[in-house]
Amino acid sequence: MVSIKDIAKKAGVSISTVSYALNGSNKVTDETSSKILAIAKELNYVPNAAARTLKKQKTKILGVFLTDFRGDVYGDLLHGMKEVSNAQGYDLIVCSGKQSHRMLPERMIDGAVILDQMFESEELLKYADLGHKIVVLDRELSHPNINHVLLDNKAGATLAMEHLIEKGHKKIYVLTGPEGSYDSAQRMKAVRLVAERTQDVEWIAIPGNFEKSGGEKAAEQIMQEYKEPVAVFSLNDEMAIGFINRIAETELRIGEHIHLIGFDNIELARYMQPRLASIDYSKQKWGALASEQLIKLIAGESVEDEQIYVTLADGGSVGPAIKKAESV
Amino acid sequence: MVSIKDIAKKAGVSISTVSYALNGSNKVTDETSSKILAIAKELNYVPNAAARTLKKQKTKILGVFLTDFRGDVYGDLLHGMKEVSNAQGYDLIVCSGKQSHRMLPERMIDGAVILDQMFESEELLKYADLGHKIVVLDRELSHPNINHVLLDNKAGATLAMEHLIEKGHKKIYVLTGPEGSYDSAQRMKAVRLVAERTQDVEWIAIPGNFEKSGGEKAAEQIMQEYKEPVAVFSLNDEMAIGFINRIAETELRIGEHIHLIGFDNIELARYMQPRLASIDYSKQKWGALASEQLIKLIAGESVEDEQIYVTLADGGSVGPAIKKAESV
DNA sequence: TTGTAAGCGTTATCAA
DNA sequence: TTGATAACGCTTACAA
Repeated sequence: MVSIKDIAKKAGVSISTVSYALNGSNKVTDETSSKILAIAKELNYVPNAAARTLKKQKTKILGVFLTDFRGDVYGDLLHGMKEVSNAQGYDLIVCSGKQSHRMLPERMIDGAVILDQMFESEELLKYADLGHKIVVLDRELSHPNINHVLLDNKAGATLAMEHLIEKGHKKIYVLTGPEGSYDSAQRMKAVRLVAERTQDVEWIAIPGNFEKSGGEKAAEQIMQEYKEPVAVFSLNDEMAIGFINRIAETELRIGEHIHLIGFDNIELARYMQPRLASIDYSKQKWGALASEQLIKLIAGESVEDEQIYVTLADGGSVGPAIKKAESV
Repeated sequence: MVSIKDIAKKAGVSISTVSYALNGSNKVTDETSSKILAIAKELNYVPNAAARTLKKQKTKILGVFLTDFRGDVYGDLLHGMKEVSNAQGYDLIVCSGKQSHRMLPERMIDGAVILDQMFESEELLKYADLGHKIVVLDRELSHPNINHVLLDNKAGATLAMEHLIEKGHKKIYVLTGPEGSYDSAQRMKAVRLVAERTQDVEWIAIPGNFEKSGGEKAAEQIMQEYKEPVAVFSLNDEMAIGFINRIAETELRIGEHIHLIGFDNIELARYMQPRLASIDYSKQKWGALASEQLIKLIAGESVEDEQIYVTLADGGSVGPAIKKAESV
C-alpha cells in the first residue's frame, strides 16, 4: 500500500509536508504542493481511513440499524437519511443484526440511528453512557446522548379509529404489533381512548406481530367468529396485507363484509383491490430528520425531539356500515 | 476513551499482557487473564476498530453498493448476503451513492459487492488493480480481483419471449433498460435471437429506464399506436408496474388487449390484477452466493463465476392471442 | 515554508 | 509467563 511516506520519499520532502499538501493547507508553496499532488496521483495514493480515524477520533460516517433488510418502510427512509447525511459531509452505512452493533462502541461510526426493536434499550443506554450519540425512531429513552424522531402514533391510531367509527362501524377488531413494540403500545393507547369516549363501540384486540403471518392468523379467527360485517384496524400494513391474502381465499369481501384499515401506507397498499385505507406519513422526511438530529447531536448542538405527522389515506377497503335491517 | 493502557495500569501489567489476555491467548496465566478481563469489563472497555484495523490491515467487513436504497429487489438479496457474511465472521454494510465509494480504496471494508450501474467499471478496475477484492452482479469485468455472480439473463429473456409466442402473440413491444445496462443488453440479445428464429414475429423496441416512469411513457406510446391486441415484454417489473398503472386509466385491459410480462418477479407482481407474469429467480441466493464468492476472493481461494438460474412465473397478465377473425 | 517528532490504540516480535 | 518496543499511516504542535 502506498502511504504518505512513499510520496515523501519520491518528492524529497518530509511526510508532514505531504500531509499538509494533501489536505490543502496554505502552509505549503504552490510549487511543492502541486509536485506532491502529482506524485500522489501517479502513485495512486489513497489515504488510509483507519489511520486517519485513529488520529482524528471520528469517521464522518453515520450508521443506521434495521431489524431486517426486508421490509417495505425502509427504502424512502434510508433515502431521506442519505440525502441529509451526504449533504452534511457524512457517509451513511446500513447495518442489520446483533453482530453489527459493535460498529457503534468500536467507533467505526460517529453515531447511530435505531429502527430495530431487537436492539435492546439497555444496550443503547450503555453506549450512550460511554458517550456515543444515538437517535431512536422506535422508542423513548431519556438520556443526554439520545434523541428521538417519533411517529405521531396516537394521532394516527385516532385517525384510523375515527374513520371506522364515522363510517358507522360498531365492532372493531384491532390487530396489535408484537409485545414490547413501542409503536404498537402507543397506537393501542389511542385505540382505548377513542373507544372509551365513543358510545356503542365494541373493540377486540388480536395479538399480532407486524408481519404477514400475524394478519393471516387474525383472518382465521375473524372468519370463525364472523356473523355480520365488522371492521378491522391492523396496526401496520404488512399484517393487513397478510389479512387480505387470507380473506381473499374465502367468500368474504374486503370493504363489504370486512372493513380494513392499516398503518404505514406502504407502496403495496395502493395496489390492493380495493385499495387499502391506511395512515400515511413521509418516510423520507422521517429519515431526513433522523440524520439531521444525529449530526447535530454529534456536533454538540442542542436538539429537540421531533415528531412525524400523519394523515389518513382513504381507500375502498373501508366502506360504510350497512344498517342492521339491511345486513346479511 | 478507555484503552488497553488504562487496563494495564489498573492491573499492574504491561499492555502486551492485556492484549494477549483480551485476545484469549494461552500465553497468559488464567489468573492474570481473568483479572484483566474483570478490569476490562469494569472499565467498560471496548476495543478501537481503527487501531485494530490499522495494525491488522483488515476490517472483517464486507460492503455492498446499491444504486438506490429504494427498490424492490434488494431486501432478499441483502438478507442472503448478510446470512452468509455473518456466518463467516464478517459484518455487512450497505452503501449507496458515489460519495461512499471511498470505503473500498480507503480500506474500511475488506471487499465490495457491486449492484450499481452508476459505479463505473473504470473505477472498479482501478480499485481491483490496487488489490481490492470485488464481486460484480451487474456487468462482466475481466480481472483477477473481480468475480461475477450474474443472472441468467439470456435464459430469462428467452423464457419470456417464448411464453408470449407460445400464447400466439405476433407483435411484441420490448421495453428496454437504460443505456449502458448490462442486464438490459443481455436480455435484448436473447430477444433478438428468439425473434430471428421465429416466423412471423414482429418486435419493436421502446427505450426505457428500469423505473416506473419508463413504463408509463411506453404505455402512452403503445396506446397511441393501438389497433389490435399486442404483447409487451418489459425488461423489468418496475417498468411493468408503471405500465400497468398508466394503462389502468384507459379502456384497455391487461391480459386481454395488452399482454404483459416482466422480469424479476418482485413482490408487487403477485398483487397486480391480473397477476403480472414475470421471470423469477432467488434474490436471496444471489446475495448469498455473492458474499460467498467475495469471502473466498479475500481469502485468496480460487473461485469460479456463478450464475443464478431463472424460471417463468406465470400470470394472468398474459392471455392467449385471439385469432384474427375474432379480434376487435 | 518545511522538517522533526509525538501520539492515536492496537498487535506482535523479541527479550527477559 | 510477562514486558519493552516497534510498527501500522496519519495529523499536528513545535522547531528550524
